[in-house]
Amino acid sequence: MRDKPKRTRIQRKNIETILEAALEVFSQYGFRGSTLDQIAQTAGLSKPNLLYYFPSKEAIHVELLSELMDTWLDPLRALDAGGEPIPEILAYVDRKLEMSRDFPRESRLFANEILQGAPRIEEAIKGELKELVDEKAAVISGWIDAGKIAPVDPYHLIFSIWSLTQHYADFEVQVQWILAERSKTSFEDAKAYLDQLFTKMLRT
Amino acid sequence: MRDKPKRTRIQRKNIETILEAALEVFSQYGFRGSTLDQIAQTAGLSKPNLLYYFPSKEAIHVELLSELMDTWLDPLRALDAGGEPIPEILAYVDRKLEMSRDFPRESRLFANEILQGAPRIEEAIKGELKELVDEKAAVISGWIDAGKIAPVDPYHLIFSIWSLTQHYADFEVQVQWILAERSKTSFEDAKAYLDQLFTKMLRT
DNA sequence: AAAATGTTTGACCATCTGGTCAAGATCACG
DNA sequence: CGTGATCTTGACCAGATGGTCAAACATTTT
Repeated sequence: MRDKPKRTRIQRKNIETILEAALEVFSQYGFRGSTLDQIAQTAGLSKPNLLYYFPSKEAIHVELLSELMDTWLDPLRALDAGGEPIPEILAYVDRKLEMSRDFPRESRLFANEILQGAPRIEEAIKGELKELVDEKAAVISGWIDAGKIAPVDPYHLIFSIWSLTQHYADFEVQVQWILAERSKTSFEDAKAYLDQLFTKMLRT
Repeated sequence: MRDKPKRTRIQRKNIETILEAALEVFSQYGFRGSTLDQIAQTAGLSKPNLLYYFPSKEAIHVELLSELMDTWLDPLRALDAGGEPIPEILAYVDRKLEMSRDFPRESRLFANEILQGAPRIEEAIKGELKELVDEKAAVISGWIDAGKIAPVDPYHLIFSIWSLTQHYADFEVQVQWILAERSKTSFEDAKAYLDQLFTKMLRT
């Protein structure tokens, strides 16, 4: 795909600046809700300058999403078929929850895209993502057959991990507003709650 | 608030048609991603005609959201402090999951709004919603203190129910694409999985 | 059946938005 | 330093979009 980008110092810097600004804006307002002017201003560049580095608004968005897709799947990739089942799954939950805390904009960008029907990443979901999920679901099934964890639907187990962890990034304002009087430990509380939940779910 | 709407037959019919069309469009493309022309076309009316019934695009959106807010909270309102704790909570989970199945557009509209920082329903969340959650969290705490269910953080319990059930509406395409070969029973499977999850979580 | 009230729409407008372009500014390098 | 390549931008454009309005059309009331 990438045939020797051979980018100059300025290109590297500006492309990075643009993608950072675009992430900020797209994750907050969605694709159609964001304007090139907003992104340009956030990046500290002029609009025509953005379009010198990217052919279109959509190209910026696609670039962001495809970069994201990779790192987004890393926590699941790291699920080790050779490890101890319950600690492996709990570690996966923790990694996902940390991503929600450390990269909430990426989570929202992804959520926005799926909500709109995922027009721009349909292929990646049906391909790469599905393959990985199928593979890891098989690992979990293996653990179940070996009697190492309680029998649960492995696909819904994975969905539930996604949903629970991403909720804390995607619905952050709601969580914060409801837990208003609680001091800033909400992520620690969430971690404890999720560990408890999945431990009980998986113990035989 | 509503001081005798005194609407004509035509008004009632058209307002309903507009809101239905707006729900269809807004839930799919978000607020900024939707146009009055789209809504008008979906409703089978002309654009100026929409604006005869609503003063602006935003007014349509706000009306939808405030109508939604009410029915959205009904399942939680029905949680009965006098009932048997575990069946009560499982019934709540089931009601929420049924809403995801039967009203996915409403769920997506809500998700879209929260993702954007909930600018138009901040008050309702900090007021009505928070009050209800505080009340029901207290009910759950009472059950815990009485030793009827396992000790869990009641707020995170409620968040987890929201997140898990709404996931099946908001991320429907993703779920469907990954469970592609499975026949259409995904909601039944989800129900069984969630019942299992919360039963194990709450049993003492 | 008029009059009054309520409904619909074609034409129009100002603004916003993604994108273009030519000319100027800056940089890399022999 | 000079020259070709790279980078930047003000001015501009076409189409989309939210919204207005006066005039036509329909319905209800008297």
